[in-house]
Amino acid sequence: MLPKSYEPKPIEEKFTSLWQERRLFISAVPEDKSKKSYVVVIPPPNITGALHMGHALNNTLQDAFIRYHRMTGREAYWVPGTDHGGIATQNVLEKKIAKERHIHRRDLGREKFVAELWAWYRECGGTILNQLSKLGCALDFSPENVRFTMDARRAKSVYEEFHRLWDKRLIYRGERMINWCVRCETALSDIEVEHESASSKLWHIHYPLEDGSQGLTVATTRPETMLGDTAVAVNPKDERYTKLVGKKLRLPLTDRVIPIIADDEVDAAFGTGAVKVTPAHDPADYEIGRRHSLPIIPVIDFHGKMQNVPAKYQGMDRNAARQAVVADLKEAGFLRKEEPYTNAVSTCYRCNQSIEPLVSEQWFVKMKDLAAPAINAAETGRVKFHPESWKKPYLDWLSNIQDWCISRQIWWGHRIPVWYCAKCSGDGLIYAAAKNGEKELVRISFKDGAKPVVAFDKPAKCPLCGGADLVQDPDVLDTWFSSALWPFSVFGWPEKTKELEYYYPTSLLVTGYEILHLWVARMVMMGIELAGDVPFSDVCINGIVRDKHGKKMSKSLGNVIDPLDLTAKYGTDAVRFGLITQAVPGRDIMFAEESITGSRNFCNKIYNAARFLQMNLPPDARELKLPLKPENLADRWILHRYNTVVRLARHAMTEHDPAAAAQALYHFLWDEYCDWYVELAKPRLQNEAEKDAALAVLAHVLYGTLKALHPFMPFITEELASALRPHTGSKAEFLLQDEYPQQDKTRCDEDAASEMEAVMGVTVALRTIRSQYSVPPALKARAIISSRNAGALSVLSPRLDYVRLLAKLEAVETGVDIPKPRGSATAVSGDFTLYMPLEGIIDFAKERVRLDKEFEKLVKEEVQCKARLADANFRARAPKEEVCRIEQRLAEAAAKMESIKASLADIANG
RNA sequence: GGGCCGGUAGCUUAGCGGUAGAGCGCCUCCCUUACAAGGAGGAGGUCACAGGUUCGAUCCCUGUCCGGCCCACCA
Repeated sequence: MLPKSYEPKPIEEKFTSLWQERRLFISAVPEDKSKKSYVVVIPPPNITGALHMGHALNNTLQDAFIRYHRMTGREAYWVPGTDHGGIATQNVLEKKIAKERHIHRRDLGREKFVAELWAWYRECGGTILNQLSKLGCALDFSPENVRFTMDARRAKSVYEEFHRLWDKRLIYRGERMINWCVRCETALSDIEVEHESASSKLWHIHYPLEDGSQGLTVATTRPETMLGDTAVAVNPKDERYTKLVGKKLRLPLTDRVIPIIADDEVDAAFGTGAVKVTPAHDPADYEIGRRHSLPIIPVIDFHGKMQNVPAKYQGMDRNAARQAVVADLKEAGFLRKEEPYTNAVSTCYRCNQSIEPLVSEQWFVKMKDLAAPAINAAETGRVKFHPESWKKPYLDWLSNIQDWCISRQIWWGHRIPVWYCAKCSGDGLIYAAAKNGEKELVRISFKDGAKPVVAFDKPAKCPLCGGADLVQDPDVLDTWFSSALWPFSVFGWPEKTKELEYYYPTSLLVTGYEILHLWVARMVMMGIELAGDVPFSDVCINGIVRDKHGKKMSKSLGNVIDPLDLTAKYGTDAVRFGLITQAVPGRDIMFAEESITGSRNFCNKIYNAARFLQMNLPPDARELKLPLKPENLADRWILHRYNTVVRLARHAMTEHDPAAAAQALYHFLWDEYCDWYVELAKPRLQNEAEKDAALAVLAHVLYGTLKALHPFMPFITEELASALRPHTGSKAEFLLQDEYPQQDKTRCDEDAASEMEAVMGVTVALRTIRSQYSVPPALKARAIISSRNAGALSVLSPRLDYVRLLAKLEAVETGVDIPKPRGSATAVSGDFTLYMPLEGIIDFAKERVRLDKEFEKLVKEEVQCKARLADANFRARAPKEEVCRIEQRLAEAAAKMESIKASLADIANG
């Protein structure tokens, strides 16, 4: 005997290993290319730690699509892999060694630190794959199939990417204003910077003229950068200052003299209308500086310390310098005003520390030419977004794209494949003393003569002088630079592999909107540029899993939920199903643990439906005599409903809406199959003559529903299907090898649907009476069904057994216009008036209230219908069917009112 | 400063042009031999607000108010 409730653990363990053992998820390039591929390349999780709820959602969705398309006969391939994660991962190890060993990465030196990162990768990468496997992901985890963005194969792809873009002059080295994270000690691209509003102050500082007279006042949020000011700018149309333009100011706290210039970008209405210009530390000022050929004086260095400033401030942290500068200005009488102000603070997306805009020489990708075809791809629908509303943010960003800073001054990542000859590059190679005493190449300056040689391996000799002393660029590439090729580097690009040819472009990308620009847009650009086609035809954007209050889950808030804790508690299928049903395309999920209990209960419901069936199936696994022979209305009805919902599920999946598919199947299985069909089948199972026919339908529909649910809840469906399979004629060993159910139009039967509707309506009405008068099932009640519609009665009459069974009645009679029996309760449903004799139980006062209430509703209905029908405009302009429908509603309401009135009169007469 | 997405029952939400659906919670009854993680029934909603289009609007359009997010060099 099976246990009464579903026990997920052993079943999940059984199948996770069995599926891998039997290599169920392996995908191969078929000989016969007419079989269409369906490929999803995993957004490779960063090897920064354990997977979170967002991963659980994202991967469950991908798994659902993959399993679904396998079952529809496609060569479905889900490509697994992990991402080295660049700065994020380096930071994790930095924190780890700081905490455990109180050391900094520089104490270890580059080589050892990177070696530790590789060890970390082996550990963490393995954990992630294990977690994906536990989630039931249909991924082939054999080592040769699992990719890593930094493995040898991908390193070649990344080199090729750099090399080709360099040859096309799409990669260049330049000195520009970049975003510098002082904590991570690296440059970042513009989209790796987050903007938070913070309450700060606006300081008004007076700058006197050169001769000490008058001058003007500037307003700034960054007083410490005044030490690097090289001008003050005003709007040329600003009459307050026209006379001053061209004059010189004495910069307080320094001995420098700076000009007053006019620039259109200055907003006369803001602050004092005069802007201090610090070309070295503000992007806008940098542009003004370029326009006016102003000198650039960097006063903040790469560590956030003051430099090139009066001795007093030299070496001070920039934040301390702010305090000092403000205090000194105040003391010297230059501080005119200090007002509260809310401004945007830029922070690093990886460490949250504030970032400094600095001028620095870096590697860039020229983006305009790459963006154009990617814009076109979305506009022409070669790449489609689901939901479509994400197309606009994608296009907006690409249309205003800036060049992409791809060099990072960190140690973990693809080393920039550029080499320099020590002799030819001379002062362009900048060294520093490393902790271990050796000198370390830290920076490259093209300005000072560095001569690049692009190569994957160290060139044997310098192409210019033949010298053998070549050193590699110390920087690594932005992690997103390698991610951008992921959809084709996974197939071995640039090699023309069989996989690349067959599987590229891929079918679908499932990802979150937070990396729409960082990743999605860049993949499209690189796909078109390098692989010759868009990387995927559809992009499914899933939402963020937030906590139940709508807050983002984060370690600092302490509201993170570990998906594996949940799966251990409720079962993996319950977690998956709960996430999927809530994953309305593009919407965030307010995740509450209670929502998983509903799915857990559903698992139990499925389990018990199968358990019931197993109890009734013959113990020997002989095949039932299929094909189906639907013998009665219930059979016809459930097959009709099954074939309807299956079509709906398929449609929802093609529309990239697994939530709709899952919800429809949930309601079908629970509300129709279990609540009605199983109940109707019970007596037939006691009857040898009818048993097999009923079992055939029960098994067929349940097995089909398990197949339909398999993409969402792989474990329980696999387990239950294996017990049912011998009775279904399926030759598959696993559901993944079976066919996703398809609508069989010959089983659709609208007549059966409407007949069952009548049965259900009458049943519910009678159950309501029972419930109202608390008539227990033990009390065998009778019902009389009356109607003036003889046709309707003749349709219902053969189904009285159903009504008797479902409403738990002793007897049911029908007749045309039967008068209300004495002491009976009344209900109306469709064309029928129902009486239940309840002599001694019935409370006439209560009955009157009940019927009055029902009558009220009908009056409202009648008024509404009459009003609409009386409206000439409605009759003239609404479609005929609509008018007809309202007329029918009115007629039905009127008939019901009449019988209720009769019952009320009967009660009044005692 | 632009833009996007929401505001539907106590909570979380589906629907998106023809009588408002679900899950959880709540109330009543029932341990009926698949399931109490269950069954039956019930209460609970002027679908944010104001206009407009339409025979008809929760659904389409416009505006307003509230959330949330993204983008942007106003110091």
